[in-house]
Amino acid sequence: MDFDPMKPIWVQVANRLKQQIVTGDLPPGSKLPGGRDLALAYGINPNTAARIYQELEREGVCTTRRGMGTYVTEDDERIRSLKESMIRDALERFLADLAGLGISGKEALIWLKKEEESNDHQ
Amino acid sequence: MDFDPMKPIWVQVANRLKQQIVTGDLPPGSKLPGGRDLALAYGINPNTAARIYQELEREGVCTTRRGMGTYVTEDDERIRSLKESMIRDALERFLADLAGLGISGKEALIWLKKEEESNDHQ
DNA sequence: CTTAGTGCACTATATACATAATACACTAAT
DNA sequence: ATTAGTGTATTATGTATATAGTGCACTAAG
Repeated sequence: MDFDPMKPIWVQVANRLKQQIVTGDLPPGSKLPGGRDLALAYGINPNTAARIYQELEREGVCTTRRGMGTYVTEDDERIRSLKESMIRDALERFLADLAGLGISGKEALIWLKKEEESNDHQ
Repeated sequence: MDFDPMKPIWVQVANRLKQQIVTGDLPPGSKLPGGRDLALAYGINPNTAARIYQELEREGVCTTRRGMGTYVTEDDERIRSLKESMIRDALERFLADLAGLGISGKEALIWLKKEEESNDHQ
């Protein structure tokens, strides 16, 4: 994973894990890698990895049991609402970016369709 | 302007100025505020303001003349291509966010409509 | 020449981030 | 009891960011 120097690593990895959770790639109740293993997997420091799990627990996405590890929550409703809010965030950020560039939502759809068409033609 | 604690202030203000340039709010050749004034306008430190203008000059968006100030480039083509790349960046970031959540642009529109409907029912 | 506005350079401080290294405590399995 | 795997805590170092304050040099205008 290549990191954006403009955002803390722990934020970026936490977002990646949340993505894997809401897509079902990391199912409810499944065990996450140990802190040291997560650090190895992402090429980061174990301290940073620990911070990531602390953040996921703070958000109610994971539960941590000392000596056992960190697990994805089994609360399906929580995961569903997390996915919804992540989609909403992406959408709002996109529209805010375009608004700052003086582009309306309607114009944004034109750009979006143009982009999808060019992808279809690949 | 409220700043995102996850990104450097100088990046955020530089982006805001670039937005104003590509929308014509800051026309080609126009004079930008002095470093100290920019700092006052955004509630930031003059050193940070200076760094912002250094970045804009590095990107070829502005030119700085010692003792006179910083001015928007008069190269219309440069401004046009900047706008295009900013739109493309916003679009690609949006689609990358959605891809990470396992959904296509088309599905995102469904979510958006669902969102709008639930807002209508409030 | 003097002045105001400006860019630029420098030192200093505080905070967050990320790293490194070490140690301790808990749990499950042997 | 021992072991491996785990979370947790601590101290330390280096870098980037942002702040604060000061001073100097250049430019245009009076």
